Amino acid sequence: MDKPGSNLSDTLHRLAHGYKCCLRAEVSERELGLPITHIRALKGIYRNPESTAFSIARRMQRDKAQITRVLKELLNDGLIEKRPNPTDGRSQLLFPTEKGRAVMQQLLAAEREAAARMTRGLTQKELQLFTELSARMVANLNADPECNSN
Amino acid sequence: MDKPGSNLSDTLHRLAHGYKCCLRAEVSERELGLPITHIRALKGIYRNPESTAFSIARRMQRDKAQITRVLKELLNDGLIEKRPNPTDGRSQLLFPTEKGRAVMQQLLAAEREAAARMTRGLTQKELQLFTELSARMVANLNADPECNSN
DNA sequence: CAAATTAGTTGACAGTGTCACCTAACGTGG
DNA sequence: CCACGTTAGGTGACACTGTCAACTAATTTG
Repeated sequence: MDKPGSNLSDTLHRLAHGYKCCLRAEVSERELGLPITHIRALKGIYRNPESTAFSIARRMQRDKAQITRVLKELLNDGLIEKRPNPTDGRSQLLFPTEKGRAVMQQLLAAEREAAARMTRGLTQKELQLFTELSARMVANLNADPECNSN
Repeated sequence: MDKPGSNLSDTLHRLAHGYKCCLRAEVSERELGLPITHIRALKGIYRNPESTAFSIARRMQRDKAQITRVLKELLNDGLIEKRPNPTDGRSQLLFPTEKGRAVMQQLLAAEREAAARMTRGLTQKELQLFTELSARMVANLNADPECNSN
């Protein structure tokens, strides 16, 4: 059936898809009902209070159109709030709400569980190596003008 | 700005997204105009002549509804053809056309280029290690009943 | 042989992502 | 100070990716 490791392209597609499905299952189990992009945006705000839409989009390497929509929904769900940016009238500073912080704790647990399932049997050293190699590749992609999506 | 390697979840999302964008750019540059899912399906048929829709869906770990649609478009584009399956009246055997094989060569070149951009500066050993670790994680995800999407 | 299962297909809809365009605020240079 | 260029946020439109449900016809099972 499968040929695991047959090449990098297939492997990456499978890994990403598999992880996303697993993460979604964990999120669903906790009845959190947030799509992945929402989770990532909320996490960015949680980790970086006073983010702006622009900074979130840049950090996530996503189009601002998409981010604007996601932020709107997080706002409507009461997970984040906006306050005027005193240094720039065009933008607003984003903060997690109490509710948002509580949800975030559960999302972090879901992420940990999904990662644990994915990495079962790997040593800490192997994991660190994988993460480091991944980061180098991400840096390559970010530095390459023809690949840079943003 | 970024915190590369801050955790596995973010890293994977970034890596997958970055690679996909890079691959799409390579495909676009060659004016092949095929979405990623179509590319993967065509490649599966190219590598495994006499595939059926079911076997493609299983190999790609995708829903048969999606595969049916993609196959239909590849058919319409003249990249694949269907022939009756002599051993099962419900299914058809899939083959690449001449055109499909020619396109596939260009797609393979695009994949190679994208992978080269992503892995610049990594040694062959590092690359092999990454692929091996990835495959082990894919196997974990596939084996886990709560993560298994198919 | 009837019932259960399976291969392929279609409908409906949600999530992800891109490009174009707009308004208002900010930054720059004369 | 002001005109002009740039930027932050937002919206429209549409393509791609993916899931679940339901259906028909063929195959398998007991």
